[in-house]
Amino acid sequence: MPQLNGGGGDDLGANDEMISFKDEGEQEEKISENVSAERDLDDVKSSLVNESENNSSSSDSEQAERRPQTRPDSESYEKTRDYFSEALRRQQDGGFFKSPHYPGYPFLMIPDLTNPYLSNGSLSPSARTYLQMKWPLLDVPGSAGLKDSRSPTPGHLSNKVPVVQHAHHVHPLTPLITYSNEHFSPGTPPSHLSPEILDPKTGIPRTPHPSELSPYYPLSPGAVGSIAHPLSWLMPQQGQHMYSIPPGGFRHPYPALAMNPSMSSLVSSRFSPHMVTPPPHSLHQTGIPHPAIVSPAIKQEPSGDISPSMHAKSPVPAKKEEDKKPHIKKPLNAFMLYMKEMRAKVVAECTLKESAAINQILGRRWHSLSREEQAKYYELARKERQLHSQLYPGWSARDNYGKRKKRKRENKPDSKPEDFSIRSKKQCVQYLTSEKMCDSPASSHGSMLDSPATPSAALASPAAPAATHSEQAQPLSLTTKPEGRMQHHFSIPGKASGSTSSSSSSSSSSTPSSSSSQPTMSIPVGTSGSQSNTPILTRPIPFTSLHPSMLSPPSPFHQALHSHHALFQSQPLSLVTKPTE
DNA sequence: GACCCTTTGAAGAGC
DNA sequence: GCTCTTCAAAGGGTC
Repeated sequence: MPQLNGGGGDDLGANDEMISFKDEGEQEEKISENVSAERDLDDVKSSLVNESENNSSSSDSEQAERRPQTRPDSESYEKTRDYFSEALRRQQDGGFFKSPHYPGYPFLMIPDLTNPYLSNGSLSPSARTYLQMKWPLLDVPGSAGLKDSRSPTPGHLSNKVPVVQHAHHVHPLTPLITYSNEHFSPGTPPSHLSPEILDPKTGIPRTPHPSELSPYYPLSPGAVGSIAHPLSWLMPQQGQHMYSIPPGGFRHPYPALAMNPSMSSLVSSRFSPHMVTPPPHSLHQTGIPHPAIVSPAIKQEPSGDISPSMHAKSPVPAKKEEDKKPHIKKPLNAFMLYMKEMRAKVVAECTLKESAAINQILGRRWHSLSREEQAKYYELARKERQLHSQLYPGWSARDNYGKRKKRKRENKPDSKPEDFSIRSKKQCVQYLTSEKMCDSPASSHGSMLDSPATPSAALASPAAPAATHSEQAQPLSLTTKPEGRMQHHFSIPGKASGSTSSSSSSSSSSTPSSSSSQPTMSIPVGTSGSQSNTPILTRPIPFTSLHPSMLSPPSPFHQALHSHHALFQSQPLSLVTKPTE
């Protein structure tokens, strides 16, 4: 696993060294396993047909193929069929996007960001992928042969997510671009985001034609002048900024970042002025408006009734000055990044609109992600934090405390934990009921096929934050203990979080070092989370029995599984006691 | 219009 | 070191 921070040596994140648990041999092995597994899955699916008739269209596309006459929703049928065929084609292609089991993630394969250059100086495929991830509108040309010429989509969308409607027309990758979507506004885009920013032939940056400019990232010309081109790190030889830099006009505040390609790219994307033309007070000290900076006028403050313009006009009291301070948002964690990206997809696949329900689905999908997939988000999040801390050295998460007052907070002290737990459960069930329409690949009792293979945060993210929370406390982690010892894990959040936390920490520390027995994964059944206070039931699952395709969320089959799981999830947790042999 | 809900993860405070 | 709290996103729902 490449070290994206290029050995920067920062200790902002834990050691993110990913422990590869799946080598190539295993991959091939799993392919063969998949054949037999699919037979079993067919059985499961057929049983699911009856169980999940009420499910969303996407969840039973497989059924639709079998019984198309039962699917009045022909559009959905076509959609899922295309989705399926596309996935099949990709699998057969074995091309650049081979590895992602879930087509929505091709852009997340970032194997070699620290060295984005090929030996000939051109951009490596992985780097291009990363660029496409970070700048979806940017068609990094590179060598033509490596470009996915099959893609029928305009170059700006490399992830061929079928029928994805991004909420508010926000690209799902915006978390990687900006902290605050609301800052987007149509306008003159920065030239550096032009799809043809590099000359396809020479690789030399050129001034884009106005017609090529993306309307995505507005930036005032004045601001542009002081910004290094986000791809400047791609052209070290040229060493030129895309834009003329007035003498002393641009001082990279963090030379280390400039030296680090990946970091530089982050600076140039999410933390750069691409998309924001914020009020003056939101400007970073470098003059670079940070997307994480939210104007009080935008990020409503209780007393934030003063518009930025008013701030500029009239003197304000000291307290107002305090309020005027830009609200620097917390860097997004891995799950938040994932959520931002996948939300639109879930919304498109489901008919759900309530974020609470969607988030539940996303939460399960998150758990169902393979470790590699999660690790990418952890890595991104780690870099986000790293960059954030470097951009705002003095910033503390505490600074945002109390920014918004919650009614909930007032009630919390009064409510007993038990009451809260019950309340959460009810609400959870409520959402889970709606979730039946489009569920995640979470587990069901019985076969491991329907279990959410959840790599632990500690494993998926080495950085990962040692076990501190419910998640870490839950035995999601890959363990190498003998299966016999891992029959059931009952974790009762709240109290249990402590004990489990300690146990998880120990397990996480010893996790990779596997003992003799077959690795198993403890799978949470039910919801987790410290806030939900919902008991977690877990059971071990032979890790080698888990095929990535089982973990990848939205294939038609998985959706069927999701449906199955939804049915299961709606049942009382007490039902989840079936031991795994 | 502010807050709730829901998710996971990160960070800080308190013990 | 552990536990608890808060916030990050998102948008429909609630008050």
